[in-house]
Amino acid sequence: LTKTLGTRKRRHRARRGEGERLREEILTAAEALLLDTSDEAAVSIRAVAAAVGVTPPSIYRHFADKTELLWEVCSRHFEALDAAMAQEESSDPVERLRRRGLAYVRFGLEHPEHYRIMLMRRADPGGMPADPGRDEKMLAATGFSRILDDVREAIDTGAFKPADPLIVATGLWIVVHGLVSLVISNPRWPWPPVEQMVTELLDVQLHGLAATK
Amino acid sequence: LTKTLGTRKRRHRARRGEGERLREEILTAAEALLLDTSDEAAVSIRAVAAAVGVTPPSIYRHFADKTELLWEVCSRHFEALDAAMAQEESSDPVERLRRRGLAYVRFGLEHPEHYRIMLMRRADPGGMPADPGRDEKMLAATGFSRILDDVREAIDTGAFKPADPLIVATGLWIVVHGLVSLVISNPRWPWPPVEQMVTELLDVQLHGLAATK
DNA sequence: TGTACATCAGTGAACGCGCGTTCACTGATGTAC
DNA sequence: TGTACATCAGTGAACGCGCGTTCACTGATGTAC
Repeated sequence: LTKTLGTRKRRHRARRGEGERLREEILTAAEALLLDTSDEAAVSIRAVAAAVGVTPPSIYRHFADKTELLWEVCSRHFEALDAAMAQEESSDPVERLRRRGLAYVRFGLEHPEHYRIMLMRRADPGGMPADPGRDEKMLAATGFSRILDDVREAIDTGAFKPADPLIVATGLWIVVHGLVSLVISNPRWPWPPVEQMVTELLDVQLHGLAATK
Repeated sequence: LTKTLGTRKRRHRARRGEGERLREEILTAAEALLLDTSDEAAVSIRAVAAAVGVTPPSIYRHFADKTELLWEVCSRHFEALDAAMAQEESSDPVERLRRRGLAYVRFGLEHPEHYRIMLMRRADPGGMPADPGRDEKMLAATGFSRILDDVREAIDTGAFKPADPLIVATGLWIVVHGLVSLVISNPRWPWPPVEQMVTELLDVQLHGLAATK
């Protein structure tokens, strides 16, 4: 729907300027709803419409369906995740991995429902079905490609033992994801201090990967 | 409800013998539904009743509500997980940890929807709200206490560096959980071979924990 | 500058859905006399 | 052994819910003449 709106001859017609603004308001409201309630189920088309002060059908002027809306909301946050990871810099690739791992965990725990939607539910079903570019998007969004680059560099410079970079990078992803998802799913459990957990875990993992001198 | 059925004077009355059997059939049907569809949403009271060949209200003779039914279905599977982990033995605690980690991952990947219900959804909301024993049950069910015991032994015997056993055990749990949950949520992604992933991850982790000679 | 007209963002009402759960009931089962 | 009765597992019908989505519409906006 959205795509058919701004086409050909119509483009230089009408448009009171409200169009883009409402789209923005919808996204903002959906995001606020997700953050406030921490419950994906609370973010229904109807609830979002009510929050914006508009009727449900008007949502469909701007988003094809609910999936597209939710995806858009999360995409924005994950761009922020990628940015947060990009921001962590160091000349040492191993140190970079450590910092980026920490940034990943912090981000996930600060935005649990976004994280849940993107990485903790089934990919197949109603979710995001026939989108072939989804996986690539997700990998970019999770900063996985950055981890992969760092791992390659660590191996090339001899900081890490020779290994398959893809396996090593996936392993590091698993570690940070494991921490985030376990804590998100069981927030009431008395976890050891999270910062300490992730630091020690990454230490052990990175140390285990290091070339022995 | 279930509890009020078999009380006091009533006990030596009636009961055509069907009672217990239906409860069993309900659990079996719910389980089959969960495995066949791999979709928790497909396991509705109505669907289960239909599968058994009974009307929805009769489910309530045997289970207080939907939550209790689902919980029961999963509990059984997690007893099996604990049993599978218990079965892995070795005189060396580190080797035991390695085997149990592998058993954990295999189990999780073989029963993804059970795993999802128990460990990948919010604990707070409709889920299992006011059950104070839930966390303990869960820890026993996930075999965490076994991991903890193994870690303690590894530290006591000097195989591991001195450390807080709770943190170390949680770290190992995070590793296996991370692998399971990431693969479950993104089954279509071309993961490196899972057996290899878990083996190498545990190797690195256990090696990193080992006392340096 | 004034009027007729096309555009199109947002509306109001309704669709059909499946859900968890409740209620008063029925009718086979087994017991007491 | 035969009959009246209590039990209680399972039924049939209905409740109210919120959901995603559709449809034909309205009425302010801006343009063309």
